[in-house]
Amino acid sequence: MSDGVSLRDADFDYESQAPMSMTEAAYEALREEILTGRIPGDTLWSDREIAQRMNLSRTPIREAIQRLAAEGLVEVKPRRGTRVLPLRTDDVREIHQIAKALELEAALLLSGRDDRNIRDVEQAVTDMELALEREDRDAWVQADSRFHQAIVDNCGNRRLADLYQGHRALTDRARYFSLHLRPLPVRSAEEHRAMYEAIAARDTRRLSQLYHDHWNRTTEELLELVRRHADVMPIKASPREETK
Amino acid sequence: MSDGVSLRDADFDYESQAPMSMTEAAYEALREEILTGRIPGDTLWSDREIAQRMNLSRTPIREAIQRLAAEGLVEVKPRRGTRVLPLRTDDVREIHQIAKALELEAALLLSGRDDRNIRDVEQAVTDMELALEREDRDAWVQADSRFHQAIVDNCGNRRLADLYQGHRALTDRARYFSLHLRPLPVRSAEEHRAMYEAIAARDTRRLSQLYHDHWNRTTEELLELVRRHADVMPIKASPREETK
DNA sequence: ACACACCATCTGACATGCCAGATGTAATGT
DNA sequence: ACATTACATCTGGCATGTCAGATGGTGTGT
Repeated sequence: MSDGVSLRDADFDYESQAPMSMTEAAYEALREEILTGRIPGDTLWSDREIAQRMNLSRTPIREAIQRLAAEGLVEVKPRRGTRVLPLRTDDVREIHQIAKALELEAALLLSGRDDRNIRDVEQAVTDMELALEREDRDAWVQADSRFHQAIVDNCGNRRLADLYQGHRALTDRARYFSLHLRPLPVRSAEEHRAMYEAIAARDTRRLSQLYHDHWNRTTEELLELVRRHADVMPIKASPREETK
Repeated sequence: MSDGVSLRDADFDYESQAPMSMTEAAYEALREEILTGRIPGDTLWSDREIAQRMNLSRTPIREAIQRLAAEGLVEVKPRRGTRVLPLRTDDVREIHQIAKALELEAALLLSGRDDRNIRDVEQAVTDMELALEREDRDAWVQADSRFHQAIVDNCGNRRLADLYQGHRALTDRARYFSLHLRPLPVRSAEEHRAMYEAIAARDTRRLSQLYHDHWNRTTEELLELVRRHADVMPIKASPREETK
């Protein structure tokens, strides 16, 4: 999508089989480029530029940009351009705190449901452990993703799931570059198993504790990686916060 | 704003002193009309219709509508129209669960800060108690609002505050009509005092407990009101969930 | 009386044109 | 050489035109 080829060729959402709007297509393409870092932080765009590159008019591009702005990935400055917001260490902390809050609530809800479905969650934990044995990082990451997704998807609160999903762009962006830099997540696997068991046992107090511990540790681990690999990371240390 | 008079006359955001875009103005006007129930649920619009009523072109209206759609207030059906989503009891539950999760995290963060500022929080609690003595419902609601706002604003996580703020449209919509129907919130005032004290004492465990209790009770109380005043409420009982 | 095909009309999706403000740069004054 | 000003150029904001799909009413055939 970064090759400047028309988006019109990809006019369908193959997964849902529903026709996708141009706005939707542009949104996903841009989001993807930002998350993977193909468009680095602080880059300035103009809507015309993007429209031309994607062979669309400015209208759907503008609408896509506004969605990205609402998600916090870009900032649009009237008569200046649209800027890809760089990720700072403080942002990583904030983003993770939000994700923790949403997912913990989901986990609590899930654990309290009578008709709960925790098969997917358990399966994800098992897969994680298997991946760990094989030292298969990609499989581990995938299972990890499924674990968190399963909890949110089955919590019974669709809005919460949607909100979490939308927020995911941010956590994913932060996590994207750490995948192959971090040590084998032995500790993390244990924690996931523990979280699953707390859900199964409906132990809300333990669940809260585990969640706080897990996310706090994950955050600090990521930030430590950022510090050590500042050169290749798209995440920058926070200069003392300019207000907006 | 509902009188069909041009929005152009209100071209400035008097609070922030920044010039407001037409999109922004349209967004706020529409949001206000939905929250207060002046536009009832299930209403179908067309962008042209709104544009004409506000004396604007369709472009800013479309953009405003998309923001409202992202917030979950309306649903846009291609080639059908834009529908104001009716509020159902399940929605109220979902919305409150999310608000609880976000605000609890904020409260935990606030209580853990070294340089925390909990003056505003305490002041709000005091005001609430005073309003209760005078049986001044409006003052109580205002203080209640300030209480929650103060916690979120001072938690040190701007993104969380923004997210909470955006979500607020939904909780406010649910709460709007209950203001003068509910009994005097004696219990609530006590709970707010307890929450403040838990924050001051950095008692995270108690804080979690209090939050869950408070929000669960508030939710059920509101739903009970809905049941008893179904005729005048914009919130309808949930028919067993049609999936989208 | 009823099923069904037809079509005027309405909708959102998208393209495009124009505008005012912000910017960078070159021309100007000192 | 340097500060200042004038202006061409770029940007997002907004208005408007076109189009295809969805809808609902009408007329036709049975």
